[in-house]
Amino acid sequence: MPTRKKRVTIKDVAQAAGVSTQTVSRVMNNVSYVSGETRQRVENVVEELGYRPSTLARSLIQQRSYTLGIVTFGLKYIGPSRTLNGIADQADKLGYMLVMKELDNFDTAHINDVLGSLLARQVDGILWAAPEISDNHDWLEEHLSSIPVPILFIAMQPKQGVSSVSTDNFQGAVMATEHLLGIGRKKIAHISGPLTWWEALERKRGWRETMEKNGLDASERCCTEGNWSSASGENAFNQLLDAYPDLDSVFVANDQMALSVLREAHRRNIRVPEQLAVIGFDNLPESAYFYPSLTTISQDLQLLGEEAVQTIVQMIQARQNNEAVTAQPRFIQPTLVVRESA
Amino acid sequence: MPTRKKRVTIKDVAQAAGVSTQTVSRVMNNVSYVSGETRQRVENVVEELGYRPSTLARSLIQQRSYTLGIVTFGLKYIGPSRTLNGIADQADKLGYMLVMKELDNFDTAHINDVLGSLLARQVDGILWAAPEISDNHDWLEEHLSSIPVPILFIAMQPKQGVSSVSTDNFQGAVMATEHLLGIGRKKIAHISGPLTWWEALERKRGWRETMEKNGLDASERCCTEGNWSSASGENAFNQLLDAYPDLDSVFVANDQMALSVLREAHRRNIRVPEQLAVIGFDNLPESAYFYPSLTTISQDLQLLGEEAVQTIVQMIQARQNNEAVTAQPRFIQPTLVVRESA
DNA sequence: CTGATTTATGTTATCGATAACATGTTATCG
DNA sequence: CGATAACATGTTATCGATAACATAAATCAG
Repeated sequence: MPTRKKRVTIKDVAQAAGVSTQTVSRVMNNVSYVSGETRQRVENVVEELGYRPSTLARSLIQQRSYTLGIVTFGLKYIGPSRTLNGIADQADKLGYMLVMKELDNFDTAHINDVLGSLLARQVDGILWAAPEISDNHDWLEEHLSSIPVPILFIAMQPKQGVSSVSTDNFQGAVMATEHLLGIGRKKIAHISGPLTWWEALERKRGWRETMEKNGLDASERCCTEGNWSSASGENAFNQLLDAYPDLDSVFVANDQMALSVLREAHRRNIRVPEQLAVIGFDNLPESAYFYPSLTTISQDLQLLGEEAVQTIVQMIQARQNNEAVTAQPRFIQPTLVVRESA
Repeated sequence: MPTRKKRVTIKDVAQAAGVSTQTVSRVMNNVSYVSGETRQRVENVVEELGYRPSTLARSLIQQRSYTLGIVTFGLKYIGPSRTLNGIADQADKLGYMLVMKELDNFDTAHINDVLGSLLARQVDGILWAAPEISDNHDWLEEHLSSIPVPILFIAMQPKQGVSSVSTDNFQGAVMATEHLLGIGRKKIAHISGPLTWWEALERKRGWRETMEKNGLDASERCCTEGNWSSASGENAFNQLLDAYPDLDSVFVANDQMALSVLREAHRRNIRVPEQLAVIGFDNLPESAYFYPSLTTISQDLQLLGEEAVQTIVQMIQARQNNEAVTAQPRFIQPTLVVRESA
C-alpha cells in the first residue's frame, strides 16, 4: 500500500522553515526582500517536502488563472488536432495551461453550457476552434459583449469587431485553380466540401471567381458537393463525371476526397495527370504517398494554432492593462505543393 | 466598447435575493432544506444575473476539482487525437473537465514538471497518454507512490501494480499474421515500427511468434524497421525487397507505412494482392480508399479513450471512499478488417 | 547622530465558495 | 399540550494562496 501523501501546503513549508507563509510566498515568487539565508532555508524545505503552490488558490486571489479555454470540434479528424497541437505548443511556451471542451452539437443551450463551464474555471481567454457552419456563430457573436474574457475564433468569416485567425481558404483555392490554368487546363471542375461550412464556401468561391476572371465555365454542372469524407468524394466524383464528362482537371476541396478521386480514376483507367489533373487541399502527411502523389494546397495548421495563442495572450494582456483592443481578423497564407497529380 | 462585466459572485446573488450566501449555495447544489418560495427567488436572481459558481473556489474548499489531467504526445498524428477524442467525450459525460499538457521530450526534469503543473491544478487523476519508448516510463513508475492522485497509463506494457488500458497489439499482430496464413501465404515479411516503442515490439512479437508456431521463417532478414512515417515505409520496403526478394506477403506495423508499400509495389509492377499481400495496422479513415484498399487491423482508439476515463474515474471514487484499488492492466481487442490488399 | 531609506519579516484581510455549527420556526406525535 | 423531529435560514471557519498593511532592524546621508 503506497503512502497516500497529503498535499503539501504553504503552511507546512512555513512551519518547517520557521517563517511566515508570506515569506515562503516571497521566496516562491522572487519578489520583495528576503535574506539570502532565509531564502536558502525555505528553498531547502520546499525541495525536501516537494512543495508546489496550488495554482487553484493563486488563481482565486489573483483573479487570473493563466489558463486558456479551448473549444474544439471533430478532434478525431487530423485537421483540428494539428491545430490543437500548435495551440498546446505555444501555450506551453507562454506559460498557459489548456482546459479543453469538445463541442458535439451547436444548440444554443449547449454552446452556452460549454462557455459557462469554461468561465466557471476562470479561464483568462477562450479559443473557439469549432468550425463555422451555417449560422452557428450568430448566437455567440451576439453575446460576445457579455463574455467577461477575450475570445478569439479560429477559422471563421472575417467580421468587423471580432478577432479571428484563419487560413486564407479563398486565396488557397485561387492558387490551386491558377496552377491548373498554368498547366494548360481549361475545363476545371470542383468538388466542394459541405456548403454549410464557411471554409467550403470560400474554397468554392476561389475556384469560381478565378474561372470567371479567365472567362471559363464555372457553372453548377462543373461542380458537386461532398462532406469531406473519402466516401463522399467517390460519389461526388462519379456524379461529376456524369454531368461534366469532358472535364480535364478537378480541384477537390480536401485531400481525403481527392484520394477517392485518384482511386476512382485509376479504376476507370483515367490517367492522372495526363487525362485528369487533380489537386487537393490540406496536405495530409499521406498525400505525398498517394498514387500518384497528390498536388495540393498546404495549410499550416500548427502555425494557425500558434498564432491563435499569441493573439489571445496579447488580448488578455491588453485587457489586463486596460488598453483598448482592436478586434481584427487575421489570415494565414497557404502554400502550393506541386507533386505528380497536377 | 462592450461593457466589461465583472464576474458575478455568490455574494451578489445573496444580496440581490436578500438571503445569505449559504442559502444560495443550497439552492445551487440542491441539498438540505430551502423553501419553495426562497428557492424560486434565488433562482430568478441567478438567471437574471447569469451567475455561475466558481469551480475554482469550489475545488479549493472541497479538495476535489472534477478535472482530469491528460498528458499527450504526438497530437499531430491521428492516433493520439482519436484517443483524445474518446477521452473528451467520456469526460464530458461523467462531468469532468480536461486539462491538457503535451509532452515533447522525456527528460526526467520535464516529466516532473508536467506532472507538477497538473498536480498544482489539483487534478483528481491523471491519464498518461504518452507512448512507452525505451525506458521513459521507468522514472514515473518508480515515483508512482509519491503522486497523490491516481494515474492511469494508456498503451503501456502491462505491469503488476500499475493501472493501464491498451490495445492488444500482440493479439492484433497475431490476427494479421494468421489472416495471411489463412490465404495461403508462407513467406510473410514484417515492417515494424521503431523498436524502441513498446507497441512496435508487441506487433513484431505477434508476427514472430505466430510464424514460429507454424514452423515458418521469422528471422531478421524477413523484417525491417520503419519509424511509422510513410517516408520510412518506402525505405523499409525497399530494404526488405533486397534482403528477402521471394516474400509473398507483408504485415506492416501501421497503415501509413503500408500506404508506401502499396505505392512502391505499384511502381515496381508487383501486383497486390496476387504477388504480394499487404496488411496494415490502425485502420485510418483513408485506408479503405487506398489502391487497392487496405486490409488492416482496426484499433478502436475512441473506445480506448473512453475506457481510460471510466477507469480513472472509478479509481478516483475508490480513493475518495478509502477503498482499496487493485491496479490492473486492461486490454482492448482490435479487429481484422478485410479489404482488397490481402 | 538623527531622520530617511532600504531591507526583512510578520499580521490581517481577501478571493468565492462550502462545511460545520447554531438557531429559530413549524409539524408531528404520544 | 409539551417534546421531538423536520424544516428553514443564518453565522463563522476554512480551503491555499497573495495583497495590503505594519513593524523592526540595518544602512545611509548630511
